[in-house]
This record gives sequence, C-alpha cells and structure tokens, in this order.
Amino acid sequence: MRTALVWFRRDLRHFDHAALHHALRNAQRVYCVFVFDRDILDALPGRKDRRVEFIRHSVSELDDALDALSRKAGGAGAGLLVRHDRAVEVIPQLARELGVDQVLANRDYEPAAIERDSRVAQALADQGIGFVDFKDQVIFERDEVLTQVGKPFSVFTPYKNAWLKKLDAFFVSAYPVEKYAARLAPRLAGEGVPDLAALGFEASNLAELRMPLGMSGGRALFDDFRGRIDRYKRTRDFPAVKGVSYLSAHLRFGTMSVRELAAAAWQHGGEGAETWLNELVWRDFYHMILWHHPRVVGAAFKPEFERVQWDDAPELFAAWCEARTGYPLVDAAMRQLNRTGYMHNRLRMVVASFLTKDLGIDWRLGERYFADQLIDFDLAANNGGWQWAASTGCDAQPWFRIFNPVTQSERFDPEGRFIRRYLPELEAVPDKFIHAPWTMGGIDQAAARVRIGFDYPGPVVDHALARERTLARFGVTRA
DNA sequence: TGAAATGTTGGGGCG
DNA sequence: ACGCCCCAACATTTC
Repeated sequence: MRTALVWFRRDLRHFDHAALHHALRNAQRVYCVFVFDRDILDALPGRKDRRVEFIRHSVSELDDALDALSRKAGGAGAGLLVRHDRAVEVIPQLARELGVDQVLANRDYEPAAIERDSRVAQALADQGIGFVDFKDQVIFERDEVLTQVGKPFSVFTPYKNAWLKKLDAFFVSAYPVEKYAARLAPRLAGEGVPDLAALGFEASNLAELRMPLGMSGGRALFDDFRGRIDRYKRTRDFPAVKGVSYLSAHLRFGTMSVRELAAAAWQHGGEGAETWLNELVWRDFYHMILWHHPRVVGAAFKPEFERVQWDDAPELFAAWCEARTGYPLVDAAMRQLNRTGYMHNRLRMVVASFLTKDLGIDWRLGERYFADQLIDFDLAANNGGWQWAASTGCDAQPWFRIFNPVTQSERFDPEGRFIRRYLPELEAVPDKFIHAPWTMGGIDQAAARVRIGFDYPGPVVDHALARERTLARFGVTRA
C-alpha cells in the first residue's frame, strides 16, 4: 500500500489509535480526515450544541497534535483535512482526489454508522479503493466474549466474568503511532478547522462551564481521577461528592483511549479500581448488545414489555424535562443536565426510574431527551441504561423494583448539598425537609422563605399512588 | 445498582 | 415472679 486515508470519527486523538497505527505501519503516506457530517449535524435539535463545540475543540487539538507528531518523527509537519459535508459522499470523493489505496477507520457499532460505513465501503470499492475498519473504542467487541455454547451473553455478571477472564496485557496494550509518524502527509494549503459559525452553530455555555475538552482535557481529568480511584467505590453514588471520573464524554469522542484506562485500572487493583473497571465492562456490554440486537433502538429488548401501555402525559413530561416535578433530587438532577449537559450516574437512574415508574411515561421519550442533552451521549449506553431503568432491557432491574425518589434522596444526598447547589430556592429549607419540602407546614415554609406551589412546586404525583399504578401497568407482562 | 408489606423476636412496661 | 402486650429491630416475602 502506498497511500492511505485515516478517517477519524469518535476517536479524536493522535495516540494509541488502531486505524492510525495500521495506516502508518503499512503505507508510505498517510492522510487524516475528519468530517463534520451534515447527515448528523443537520438532524441535531438546536443550533447551540455543546457536543459540536466539544468536537470542534478536540478536532482542532488533534490537528495540532498530528503536526507535532510528524515533526517529532522528523517529518515536515502534518495536519487534519476537515470537511463539512455528507460523509457518505465526501469520503469516497476525497479518497479519489488524494489517490489513496485504502481508507482506514475505527469501528462504530451503531446501526446508522454501520449503514453509513457500508455505503462508503461500497462507493470506495467501486473506485477500486479498499476500506478497512478496526476495533478501537471497546476492549472486547461483537463475538469476542461469548458463552460456553458460543452465544452472546444477555446477562451482565456472567459476561463480566468471561470478560475479566479473557483480559490480558495484549488487549489493553497501546497501538503506537510514533515510529512512522514522519509518513503523515504534509499539511495541505488552505486547510483548517472551521469555526463554529461556519458549521452553522452558535456558542452554548460550554466555555463558562470550564469543562476540560480534547485530549488535554481528558488527560487532566484522568490524572486527577487516579488520585481518587481508591475512593471510587465509596464515593461514586454521592452526586455532591467528587467521586466519579467525569471521563464519559472523553470515552464517547475518543479523546482518551479505553485501552489505557482499562490497563490503568487493571494494574492499579483494589476495590475502587475494580469497581471502576466494572463500569468500563458495562460499556463494552451495551456496545456488544447493540451490535447483536440493533432492534433495541426503538423497541424493548424483552418483547413482552412492548405490551406495557405508557401514559400519554405531555404536561408531566414537560415538568420532568423542565425540572419542576416537586421532587428536589429529580429536579436538581434535571437542572444539572439542562445547565451542563452532564448528569451524575446515580441521578440518571433516579430520574429514569421517576419518568417511567412514577410518571408512567415511555422510556423512549426519556431516552430521546437524554440523547438531545447529554454531552457524553452514546446510543449503546444510553439505550441500555434507559431499558435497564424501565425494566424492559436485557438484565434490567425487575419491573417491581421501583425507586422511592425521597428515599434515594435521603440516602445519596443526605445533607441536600447537591439539591441546594441546583435549587437555590430551597437554600434555607432545613435538612429535615429538603428531600420532601411539601411536608413543611406554613410556619416552616415561612422560615425557609419558600412557598410550596409558588416558589417551588408541590409534587406532581404521589409516589405511593404512582407505585401502585406502575405495578398494575406492568402486570400485563406476566402472562 | 429497592421498597413496602408482612413476619418474627425479644426487651421492657405493667397488671 | 409471671404472663401479657406493645413495639422497635431485624428478617423474610412480595411486588
């Protein structure tokens, strides 16, 4: 192979990169491209989108990093080709213009991406250009971890056991790119990373959030987390505490390498690191499930749950989205999501349980809302998480397991610190009432300077009543 | 990666 | 001292 084109998608880094590694090793000249795909961008719900900014920033950092990588290896510098177009058209066109022999990319397991890649591969094949893809974004993919009878797992724990048993240094070793980096093609004249406006977007509040972006941001977050990983198991469920890694968006966009993270956790050992590694296994699990069962996009994994009749309750759904359910932990969580594009994982479970089991609303509506809002949105993990909470998924929680939003609040935000961070109107409410402020009498409300039903809503549903309705609703799955 | 209802046990108050 | 009752604490079952 003489020349190659590496197509970056959700792997926005210049290190430990499967496709880049293979391209540099096997071709004499390697071009790199990123496409702001109009098929994706044009379908986004708004013209302010934190993800587009995250990507744009990360692409820009990648562009610089490729240049530095080339120079360090004695090359003449390099850069990323950036296009704002339909990927299905521009990739084959660019490959032809550059005269490459092969296009290389890292595998994506989402149905739409599989369809896109197969169309690109066909168009390339028509021009006599090869297309190859590599495992990069997970540790084990597709059929790599199977049951003893050779079938894909649908229960997490045995999957995890098999996954851990199979793990060894080989599967987490990095794909080095330094040795042949001088083969990166020199930067072409007139190339550059478009600004946000050129992409048709406006600035969101991402800059004020001071979220660490790009490879450097992922690195900084991981360096910080390594110092806390031993406490992960004890602290991860408390949203007011800095207990989790905050690396989800970096795993989503590949600004960190999952191999490096898994290797570090594996080598570190101890219950904190093991618990965190477990979360990376969940990620592999849901990607594996999505690849084997693409029908979970839009349908319950367990068919009998398609019989569940969800309520059509647009007012309640709006109250959930807009953080005015009257349950402080739910509302604080939804405000965190709306304001930052992120939500703590414990709270994702709480609000998902609340939407499906307290409000009786179809999990697909919640899934779609998260898909629109989350900066770390990943189809496989989001769908898996929602179906888990709604009890419709593989290895989901049992349908009669219904979170009590007040108990969850008492348990995981005992002093209401997280609640007050996002609901300043409850600032002066005493701890005793912070989880269920509607239980305050007039005197207490006056003392707390909040009028329930005016400054802060009363509960939109009664939990005990909603629980009974949900048990009845799910009864249809029995027979 | 629950919660609520129901069942059991045992200490202490009390006639 | 004894039995009875209450009820908190814990365990088990059910959804």
